[in-house]
Amino acid sequence: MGILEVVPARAVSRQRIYAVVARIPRGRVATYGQVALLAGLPGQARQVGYALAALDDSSRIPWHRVVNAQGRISARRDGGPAARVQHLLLARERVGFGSDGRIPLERFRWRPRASFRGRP
DNA sequence: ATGCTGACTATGT
DNA sequence: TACATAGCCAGCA
Repeated sequence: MGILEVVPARAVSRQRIYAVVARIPRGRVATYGQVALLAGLPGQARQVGYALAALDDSSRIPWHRVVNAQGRISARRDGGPAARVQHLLLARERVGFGSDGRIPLERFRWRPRASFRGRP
């Protein structure tokens, strides 16, 4: 047990979440639940949203590539510009939206190689 | 301690 | 298709 043990468990979870999001390639998206699963946190999709909301503007994590299970950009409670920025960034990397405003996940969902499965 | 809230999701009506 | 509800759980008053 070294000095690293003092890091709160929640911080560790967040790092795992960020590590997964960082792997999502351009032009692809992942759902909150998918990220949670890959991060070894099954069923904790909300924690993924919480972790992403905590990112600061200088972060290089591609947070915009995470959308909800319906292929939609989740509305922010505060109604800020984040959602619009997300839409812009995705469109910029050629992620398409259907006429119903949903991203066809069967086409743009990130499918990591089976060899990558977060940490067990 | 206790209760609310939120960038979620699966399920049911 | 559109709500409602039950799980989920960290952060904060």
